[in-house]
Amino acid sequence: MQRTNFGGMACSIARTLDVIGEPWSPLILRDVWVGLSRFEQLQADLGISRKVLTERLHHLVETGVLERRPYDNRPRYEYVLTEMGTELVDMLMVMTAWGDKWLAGTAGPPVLYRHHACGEISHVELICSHCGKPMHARDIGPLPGPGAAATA
Amino acid sequence: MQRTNFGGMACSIARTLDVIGEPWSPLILRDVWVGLSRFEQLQADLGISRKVLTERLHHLVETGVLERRPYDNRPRYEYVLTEMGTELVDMLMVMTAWGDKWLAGTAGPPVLYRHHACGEISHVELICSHCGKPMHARDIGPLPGPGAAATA
DNA sequence: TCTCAAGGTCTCTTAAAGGAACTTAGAAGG
DNA sequence: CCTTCTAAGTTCCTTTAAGAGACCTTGAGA
Repeated sequence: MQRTNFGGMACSIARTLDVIGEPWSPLILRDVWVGLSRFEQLQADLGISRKVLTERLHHLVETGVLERRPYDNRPRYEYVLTEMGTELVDMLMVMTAWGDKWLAGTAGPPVLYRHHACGEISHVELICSHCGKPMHARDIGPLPGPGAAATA
Repeated sequence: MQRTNFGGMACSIARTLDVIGEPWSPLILRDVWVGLSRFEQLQADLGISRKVLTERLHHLVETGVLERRPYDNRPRYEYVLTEMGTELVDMLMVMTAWGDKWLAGTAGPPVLYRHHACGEISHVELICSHCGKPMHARDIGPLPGPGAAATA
């Protein structure tokens, strides 16, 4: 399987996919987010091939989503979210909300989230950064931006 | 390449990936969202293999994200977003905001979005559905939900 | 009847994922 | 000082999905 590289496209969605679009990457991000930070933990939790896990972790470190750091005098490392990676979790939260709504069935969501600020179980909503009103697919229109011609 | 199926995991992120996690699927969703709705248009715009495009469109129709409908007496079809698919665009909006912030470089974002409600160019922000305050990775904690044991 | 175009299908090649065995570095025990 | 143990990979082989491009099918219109 050859796979087309999305990173060169003049599209932030394609570029983001170039970072976390590969199979397993979002689930690795999720695991690191909830506190599974070591190779063996990730491998055991996900059931992912060790080879692929190695490749994904390298890629996520290279792109700046994760940081690899030693936690012992022995050659032992753990992976932690960078600021860039922490903000990428926003995407996971939206995926969670969508999956909870459309794919959970009668059993209901497998995981709930409590918002520390209000103490309630809730989910994420999208608003406009400018006016604060809801912002969804039908509420916006695209127009060319400054980086429109970029190809690298 | 065998690929592990994520749909059976008790995780809404994994289940969502089962729907749009395959390579190209988010870009197909983006194109349909911005008005490219026909097979030839999608193929030409993305440069995707016709075989893979066929597979992805079938999968997106089967899972309920897209609807395939005739637009002519001849055997011609277009793909349109269902309500489920329209809500999935929320994920693309977050990916766009993240890519604009972290990957656009000095050239700036390739595409800007105007919010119809306020007329301003803006991006999406995440808030709590309950209290309306910002909600991000560090602001929430997971706990088991009703569907926690589901395996199908 | 011939041509044209949309929307696919078919076939072949290449490369990525799965799986499992093997390697390496350092600490700790005997 | 030699062996054992464990985390963190690496290597090798098989299977299967993506890429590329040729080919096919249906109905409309000249």
